[in-house]
Amino acid sequence: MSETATPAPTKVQLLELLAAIGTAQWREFAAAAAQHGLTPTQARVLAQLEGPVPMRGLAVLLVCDASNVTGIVDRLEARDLVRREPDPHDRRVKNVVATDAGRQVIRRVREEMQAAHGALDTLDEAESATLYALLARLRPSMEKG
Amino acid sequence: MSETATPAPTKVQLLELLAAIGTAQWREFAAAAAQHGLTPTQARVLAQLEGPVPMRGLAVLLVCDASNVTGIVDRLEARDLVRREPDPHDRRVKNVVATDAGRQVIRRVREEMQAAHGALDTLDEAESATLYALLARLRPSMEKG
DNA sequence: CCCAGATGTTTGATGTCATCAAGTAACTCG
DNA sequence: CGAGTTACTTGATGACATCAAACATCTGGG
Repeated sequence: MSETATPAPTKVQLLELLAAIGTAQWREFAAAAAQHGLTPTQARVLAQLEGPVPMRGLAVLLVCDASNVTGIVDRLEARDLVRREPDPHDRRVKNVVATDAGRQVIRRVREEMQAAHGALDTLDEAESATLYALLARLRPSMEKG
Repeated sequence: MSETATPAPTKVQLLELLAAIGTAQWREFAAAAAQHGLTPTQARVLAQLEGPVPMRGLAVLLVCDASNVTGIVDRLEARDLVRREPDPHDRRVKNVVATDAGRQVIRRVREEMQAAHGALDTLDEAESATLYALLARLRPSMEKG
């Protein structure tokens, strides 16, 4: 098995490569968001809004304090990208819903992200499957121990 | 080739998996940094300081405005993790150098990062090499188009 | 039923990071 | 030498992030 062109990388090398790709991807995302006048955080919130999500739920998804979400949603709401609706079952909670404009904006951001990643097209089906399988094994362990 | 357990993933699935791993890794890094009273940005700066680096160089590495670096280094310097030294060849530039304390802190942060990634140990050498090779093909294309 | 405790949201104080515009000092080159 | 560039800092402003505290609402045991 040692006739492969690439020798076994060290753990550190793998981690650094993952980190490099991660930050590059994050910057792409930030740039795509910025083109539509969104901060990365705002774009992230919009991306979570398939359906109504309570403020508290957003805090969980973003892994941040609930009081933080108030301001983020305030700014999105001021631009009509998002709406706060009362929850029918619990008068304490306010559900955040993307407006049509909000859905449109986040759709464009996603498109630009994918367009920027032509590199993925250089992987054939087998390679994609292999990469996905290996990465999938890394994912769950990244959770809190 | 269809007898593999994992069917070929879509581009979007791959991107999302990469994003998930990326954010998880970032959170690990932030948590490790926080345990030593560092913000992620501060830890990132320390991690870059193998040798002396001019303020401007840090701005390039962090992909941010130079004026931003002033404050970040100020805070690190206030805690004696970093020192500003005059450059011998250009009196305009100030080189940032990690102090012993700074080197020690960032070393511990790195250790905690790796400790958290036992998942990588479940990959054998061939799998590591394959993963590394595939990821390496993704990296360069993530640059600015 | 009713009150004690838990939960959801907001406000206010504070700190870090990000930008831009402007200013000062020092280098470089014609 | 003088004009233009470069390195760093300062100041203004805005977005995130935390924590503490207030408030309304839900929930469960007595």
